[in-house]
Amino acid sequence: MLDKNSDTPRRLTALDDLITYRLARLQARLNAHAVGLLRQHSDLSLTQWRLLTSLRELGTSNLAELVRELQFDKAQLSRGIKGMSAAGLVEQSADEADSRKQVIRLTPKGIEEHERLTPVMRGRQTMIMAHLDDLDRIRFFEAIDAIHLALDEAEEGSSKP
Amino acid sequence: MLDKNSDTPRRLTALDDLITYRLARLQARLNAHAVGLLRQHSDLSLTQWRLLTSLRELGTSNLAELVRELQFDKAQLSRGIKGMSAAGLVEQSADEADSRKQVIRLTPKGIEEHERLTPVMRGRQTMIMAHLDDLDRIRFFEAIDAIHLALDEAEEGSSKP
DNA sequence: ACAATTTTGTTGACATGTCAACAAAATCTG
DNA sequence: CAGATTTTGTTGACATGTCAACAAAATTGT
Repeated sequence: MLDKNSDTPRRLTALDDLITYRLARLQARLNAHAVGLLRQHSDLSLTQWRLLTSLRELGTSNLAELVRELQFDKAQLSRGIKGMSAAGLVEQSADEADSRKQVIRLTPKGIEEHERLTPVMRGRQTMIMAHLDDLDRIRFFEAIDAIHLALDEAEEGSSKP
Repeated sequence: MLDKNSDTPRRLTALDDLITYRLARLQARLNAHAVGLLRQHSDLSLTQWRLLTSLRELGTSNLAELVRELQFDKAQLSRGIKGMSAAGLVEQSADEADSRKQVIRLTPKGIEEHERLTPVMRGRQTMIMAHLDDLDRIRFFEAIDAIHLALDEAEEGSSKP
């Protein structure tokens, strides 16, 4: 989303949209950084990396559960899994009990891939977070939660009275 | 990017990608909220709203300057301006001194649009930020800056040694 | 038991974000 | 001043995110 160079971001005083704007820029950079790392070490998209991680934790899952878990769009996850399936990282099989569902699980190759990438991604996370001390980190996440709350209220106010 | 419903986001313990992931979710919601508000009150995209705001501040500008100002992709801004031009919100004219440049300025209609939307958008911003007290807010922005710094260092480390 | 509703997953369409190629003009450099 | 480089802006291609329609299966309510 953003342009890398630029010595001076300059003013931007009246952006009546500041948090969203600031977060958009930060998020775009974090994203680009993660995607770059992933591309450098694998063929996974960021979404696929997250699916890999979630599947590693869950052991076995299905799309709907992954949607709930990651809170991503189901179309996006469906396509993400499709790609991983084609790459042999996951296998999809029918659920005996409920034939709408599919059982998704990592293949050994998928597990290996996850183990290979984990140190890289964890290192990145650590590197970034090292710039905040423990208290800052906690407060940062609290602030994120607070903004989520604000949005919850805003949506409640407009949609369901 | 995300799905609205969902009572329980649940675990997500091992996401070796936590900040990026958390910010992605927050950002998607903030974005959707802003876009919704804008759609409800105008025909502007979020990018166009930001262009409108920047142009209001700058008075007169050109694409390259807007790119520097907002740090957005120039393709995106080029298309954003094109749309606003078609809608009669800005006018583009040739720069006398440098004929690569174009002079971009708001039309009276553009100014009016900005004034009409400002209270709405500012209200939204205020509403969200009301959930953080002054100190939290300051620390939140500081944390954002700190993470930007971390990324600066990371990029420096990899690209230009 | 069966009609209405909900859940699951796929798909197509479209909006947005990103990257690279490009043309035209300006600027830099020997 | 001529050739190389940089700046400005547009465009096409492609990745990603979002929304809505849909079919098939399960669940609910009477």
